[in-house]
Formats: sequence, C-alpha cells, structure tokens
Amino acid sequence: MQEKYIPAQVEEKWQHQWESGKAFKVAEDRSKQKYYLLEMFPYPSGRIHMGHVRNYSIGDVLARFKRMRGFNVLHPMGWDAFGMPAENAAIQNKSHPAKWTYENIDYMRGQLKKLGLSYDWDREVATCNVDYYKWEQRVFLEMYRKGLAYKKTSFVNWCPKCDTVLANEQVEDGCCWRCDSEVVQKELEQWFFRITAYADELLEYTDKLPGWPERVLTMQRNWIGRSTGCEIDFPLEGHLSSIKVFTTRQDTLYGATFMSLAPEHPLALELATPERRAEVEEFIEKVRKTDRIKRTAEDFEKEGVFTGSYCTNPVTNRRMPIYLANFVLPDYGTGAVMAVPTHDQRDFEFARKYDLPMQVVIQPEGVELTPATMTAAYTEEGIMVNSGQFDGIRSSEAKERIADYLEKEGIGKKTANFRLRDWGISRQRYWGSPIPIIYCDLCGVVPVPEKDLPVLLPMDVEFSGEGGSPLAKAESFRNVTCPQCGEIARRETDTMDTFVESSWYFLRYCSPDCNTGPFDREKAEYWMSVDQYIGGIEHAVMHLLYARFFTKVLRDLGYMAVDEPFVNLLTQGMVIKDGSKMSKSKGNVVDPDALIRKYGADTARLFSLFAAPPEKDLDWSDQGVDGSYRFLNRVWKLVSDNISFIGNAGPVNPSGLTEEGKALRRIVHKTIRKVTEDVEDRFHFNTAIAACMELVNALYGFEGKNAPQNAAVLREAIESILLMLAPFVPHVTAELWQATGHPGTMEEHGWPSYDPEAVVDEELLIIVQVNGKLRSKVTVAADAGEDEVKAAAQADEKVIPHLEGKIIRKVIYVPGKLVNIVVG
RNA sequence: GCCCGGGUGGCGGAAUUGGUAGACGCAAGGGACUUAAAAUCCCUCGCCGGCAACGGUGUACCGGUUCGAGUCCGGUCCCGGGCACCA
Repeated sequence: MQEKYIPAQVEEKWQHQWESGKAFKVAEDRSKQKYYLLEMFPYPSGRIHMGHVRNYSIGDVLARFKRMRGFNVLHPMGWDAFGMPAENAAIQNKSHPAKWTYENIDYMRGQLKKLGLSYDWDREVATCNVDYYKWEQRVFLEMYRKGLAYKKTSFVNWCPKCDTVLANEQVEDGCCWRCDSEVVQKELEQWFFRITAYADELLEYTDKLPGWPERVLTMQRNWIGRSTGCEIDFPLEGHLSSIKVFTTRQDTLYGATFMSLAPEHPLALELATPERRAEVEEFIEKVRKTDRIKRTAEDFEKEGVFTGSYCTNPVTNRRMPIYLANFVLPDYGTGAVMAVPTHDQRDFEFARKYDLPMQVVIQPEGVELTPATMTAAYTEEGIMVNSGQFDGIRSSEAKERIADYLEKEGIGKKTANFRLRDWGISRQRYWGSPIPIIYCDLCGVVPVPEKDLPVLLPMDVEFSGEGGSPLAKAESFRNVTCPQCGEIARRETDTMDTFVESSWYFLRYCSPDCNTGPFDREKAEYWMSVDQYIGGIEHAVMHLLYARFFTKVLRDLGYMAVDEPFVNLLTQGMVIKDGSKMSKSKGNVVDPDALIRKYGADTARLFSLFAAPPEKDLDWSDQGVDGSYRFLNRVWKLVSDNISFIGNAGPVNPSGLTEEGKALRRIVHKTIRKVTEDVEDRFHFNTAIAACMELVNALYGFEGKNAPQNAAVLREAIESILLMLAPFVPHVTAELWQATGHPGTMEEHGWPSYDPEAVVDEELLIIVQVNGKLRSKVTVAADAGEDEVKAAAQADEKVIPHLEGKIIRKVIYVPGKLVNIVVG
C-alpha cells in the first residue's frame, strides 16, 4: 500500500466508485427494516456553508451507521428553491430567478458530492420545479374546498415607497430597512391556512413525540398557547349588539370596571362618539405604526383613548367606559379585554393613568386590599368579595362556579383560546408557487379547475425591484377567462409562503417521480414517518409546526395514514467562529471548498463532528482542523506500519494470548461498546471519536508485537477501528479496508460487536474518600465483597493519617466504585 | 418584553443514573530523531504553596439539600436561539 495519505486521491477514487455504482440508491424492500433519515434541505443560496457541512456530516454518520446495522436506509437530498434572495439577485444582475437558482443548485450539488455524503441522488427534488409545485397547487385547492384555505383581511407592515410588504425584522424603528420611509400598517386581503383547526391535535401530539427534544416540544406548546376560560358578552349601551371578550379570569368578572379594545377592533371606529372621533382616529394611526414586539413588552408605556361609548358588566350592571388600548392585540382572543385593574397589572397601570374606577373582588388572607392604597394589581388566589353570591369562596373555586353560572344564564360560555394564529401564506412575490385562484367580476372567487393545473410561473417577467409584485404586472399572466362563465377575469398574483414547500418535501422524496399525485401512497406508507430528522434549532417552532400541520391535513384529505412526519428529532447547534455566527459581514466565514482542497472531506467531516456534540454550538478552530488531519495520518500510518505483521492473521484465540494481547483486546472491545452506545443512543460523535483516538494511542504503545500469536489481536483492533470510523470518515477507511485485504465493503461486513467476555475486568480501582474528599485509590479483585473493600480502604496507608484520632461514624460503599469514610 | 436553551483549564470539549472534575483534541513547554529544519515519536501541563511526598483550592455568582453536588432545589448575573413575510 501507499505509504503517504493523500486525501484527494483517495476521495476521488471512492466518490467515483459510489457514484458509478449507485451505492446509495434504495428501493422499498419489505425483507429489511426501513430507516428514513432526513436532514433539512438547504436553500440554494450559492455555496454551502459550515452549518451545512455540520448538518450533513451528522446525518451521514447516522445513514452509514444504520446501513452497517442492516437497515434499508432512505437518505435523500433536495433544494428549498423558492424564496426572496433569488428575486433580489435577479433584480441586481438583471437576470432571472430560475437561472440564478439552478446555477446555485448545480454548484452546491457538486460541493455536497465532494463531501462524500451518501445520498440517493436519484431522488433529488427542487421545489421550484413545476413537477413539485403543481402538486402543492392541487393540495391548496382541496384545502380551499374543505375551508382549510381561506381569505381574510389582515394587517401587514407596508412600505409605501417600495410598494411592498415588510417582515417585522425589515422594520427598523418604524421605518423601512431599505429606503427608510415610514412603514404603515396596511389592510390586505390575504390567503390563510386554518392551522388553528388543528391546534388541539398539534398540542395533544406533543405528548406523543418522545423522540423529540423536550425543549422543542415546550416551545411548540407555548407557541400554540392553549388557555381555558370563558367568552363573555358585554351588552353595548344604546346598541342591540354586545362586545365579546375572552378571559381566563372569569373569577374577577365582578371587578371589571371598564373595557379595553384593540385599536384594530372592527367596532373601534364605530364606537367613537362624534366629539371623540378625531382623537380616536389619531390614536389608531399611532398604534398602527408601533411594532408588535414592542407593543406587548411589559415595560411598554400603556396608552389608550376613550371612545365615548359604554357597555354594561352583565353581572354587576356597572356602566363600563370603552377604551382603545395599545396593549390589546387584535388577533388574540376576541381583540377585547374586560379590564379588572385590581387583579391585572396592565389594567392597573392603565386605570391609574386614566383615573378609572377600581373594585377589589379577591382578598388575600391576612391583608386588606383597598383600591386607594394598592400599588400593584393582586394577581394571586384569595377569597371572593364584592361578588354577589360568590362571596366567601376561594377564587380558584369561583373560576369554575362563575363559568357554570355564565353558561346557565346565557351570558357566556366556557371555551379554550389559542395563542396560535392561522398561517398567512400570501406573498406578493414572484419566485414562489402561484396560488391557483381566479377572480371573476360575475362569479367571484373561482378555483382553477384541476385540469388547468399547473398554474405556471411565467418566464417573461421583468424584475425592476419597484412597484410591487412582478406577477401583478405581468399582463399575460394576470388576464384570464373565467373557467365558469368565460368572461374576462384576473388571476391571483400572490404566491405561497416557501414554508409550504418545506412542509411536505419529505413525502415527495418517497416517490420523487410520481406523476399521478404529490406522492405514491404505498411508497409513502413504506418509508414514512421520517425516523430521524436533523436540522437547526432555529426551526424549532415554525417549520416543524407547519410540517406537522400539513402532514395531518394530507392525512385528512385521504392521501395517507400518517399522523406525524418526524418520529425523532435532532436539533443541531450553530457553527460559531470568534464568538459569533459565521457571516460575510463579520468576515469570519470558513469556506468548505478551501477546507476540502487543503485537508480533504474526511478531515472536514471529522472536525465538525469531533469539536462538539451535535446539539451544542460548534466553535470553529483552524488549529483544531490540523489535529483531525493529524489523527487520520496516524490511522493511515498505523495500518501501513503493521500491514505485514498482521498479514493474513485469522480469528483471535482468546486463550492463546500474552498479557499484553489480552489487555489490548479488552481495550478494543470496551471501545466497541462505548462507540456503539455513543453513536446509537446519544449521537455523541465527539466522544465516540475520542474513544477511537484513545484506541489508536493504545495501539501506538502496544508492546506485544514480538509474539506472533498477537497478530490476530492487532488485526482485530485495526479492523475494528476502520469499521468504527467508517461512518465518520468513509473515504480513508474504505481505502484502508481494501488495503488490509478485504474485497467487500465495510457496509457489507457490518458494524462490529463486542465480546462480553473480553470486556470483563480482573481488578477494579476503588476511590477512597474521607468525609467526601478524595484521599486514595485502591485496587481490589473484581469479585471482592463489600467488607473486603471497606477493610482495604481503611487499611490504606494514605487513608490512615486522615482517620487518626477520629471516630468513624459511617462507611459508605458504592459497589465497584467508591468508599467514603465519614469521621467526626 | 415574552418563550426556550447555555455558562467547566490558555482554547474546543469530557464526566451517560448524585460518586476520581478536566477524557480526547488544540495551544504551550521539554526531550528523541536530524548537519539543520519540517514532519514524526515520547513526556509535562487547572490555580496557589512546596525540592518533593503532599496540602489547599476550583465547574459564572450567592445560598440550600446530601456522607458526597459540574450534576438536584431557590435566587442573581451574563451569553445565545425563536417571536408568525429571512429560510
């Protein structure tokens, strides 16, 4: 074999072999256990970054490990190819988003191949292909028919100069991040997916996903934000209608002294009396300019305006002035809050500011609360007062009793409310899947008939960056005849949120060429659910929740019988350098291409796996990369130095070994045990690699090479190392495996297993503490009993001085580990 | 602001169920090999005191539980992720 390790040579050879032999192509095979391994697909931004290298290296370890374990592994890759950057690039380069996108995909595919990732490339999917997004349009239509896709007006951040919608992050101090003009809240008709219809199921299943990190489930539960309480009607003075509020604190109903509405509430303007109208309008305008995050902040100045109208507290008949308040949100609950200043902090601050009445209805035990002396709202439990028939009972009990009472009297009803809002999917952009809807002056909203799908993105579109969505200006696209009446009509020019594509791509991978529907049911039901999903923690809520929702929708539309898309989830940390996220602006970007050129893909993979466990952030270190490269050279040298000694040594004969041979074999099998556990159960690849390094170090110091009977042990050790490292560094290990005389692949050979007899220790090291402080270590026979070990500990010469002149109160023994002598 | 995480040597990290704190790697220092250097191989390496044996101390900070706490509990500070049109 070659004496020097030359990564480029080795990697090119094996990558060629894998590609030409379609080594990772899979098909449904009922004789094997399936394993669907998926990493979040990338946005084709131009080049892969270290975050991708890390994400896909982690995935590849598991894919290769599971194949060695005999699973039928589906490991696909594709492109989340719609999105704004393509459009921005098109404007900048006077080009087309498709050109930019496909060029990026070609380049990045090459980069991924150079990393030696074991994908079934025949299943590659790009969401901007018509063959992909047309199915999304079909599903949209089915959702529309079921009422799961609907249109409503909602407020968006709007830049009048750019003529476009802005994300919250694109609004800086109330101004557009590009042109600095003042951002307004504009009311737009938008398409929504009714995710709230699945709120209960999405929440319920968070308890049925034991393979997900608890923190992600917690975040999703909080995001869904189910709370139980009552809807209560407050009659409007001088109207027949009433204001509906949602509250979780119906126990404080008797203390409600005024009403707070969101400035966006539909009744807000209507309730303004003529003399207050100007002030109300001004206030509404002001609130529209403040962003939502600031608005809900606890330390944000509570402000409001009196509408001039009143409503009535249905249980006390108190006349309640109706205010608009900036902290009341239009899309949570009913957009109206019954204000109980004595028992809600925001209401308290508001009431103090505008000098509104207060009424205590819950008294804590021991202190007497009076509105005049209170400095903060009392939000805890207590005894009911000033609450009619409910006086004297505990507030927790009153919660139930008042809810029952309201239902009985027809004033309100028990209900659950969610923080989760419906998913707005309309985007006024070009580079996305067109929403298949036609607007006809005669027929109204007309869904595009299925036979007319797909609604193709037109290619002859101009990208000027001005005047709103390019699609809206594309006459040939926009103008259409109504499929119902044949009159002139217009197409919907909004496209779908790109989160829609990423909500079902894992299903398309199961049958990427299916031309009868989004996916083949039988194949999807063979592969689904995804056994292991891997991606960044930043997707903990939105992407993962949308994908769960969409899966359930497809199930209910009859596409398949799958409840949840991802059984196990691994959320990986970010790649950091010099204390912050790698970014061009900070100039701390490490280029994967340069890394591969200098060290090879195996080193790049090894370091990204060794430097930190997957779920933690990874601090990039150029010197650390050197260390990984050095290790691979050590492995190479280990094989080339010993290849003639291990020769054709056969299986190990455990009884015919020297002491050194026996000791080495123990280390080998203990390492196999540890690496297997670390990879399979914990995904702690860093400690698995560390264990392999220790084994290599042990082999460098192995002194049993003079005895020929140890050749078999050494061969076993070297082969085990190659097999265990194979998922991490597949090229170099494949080459060395071949060099040690194996005609087949390591995958065919399978993952090594440890011999339980070989790992048994003959002696144990026992820690000896006195009062919890380490004083000595003693070696005892593995079968020594408790009394024997305790005696040995107390007789140890380093321990004796710490016991002198003291009484032994207690001796604690942790079997096989530790003796703690408590003296006083 | 709200929700969710994290904080261990000069650095990345290890300690899996409350039982040796610092595995493994990097950096640094010393040695071997070499005409020399690189590469490679071997050794040392938390901090304070000590020639050493050894002793003290140490896991962001303060307090608690325990024979024993990096790990559990209460509080504080700092850093990061998400917050619905970035993906």
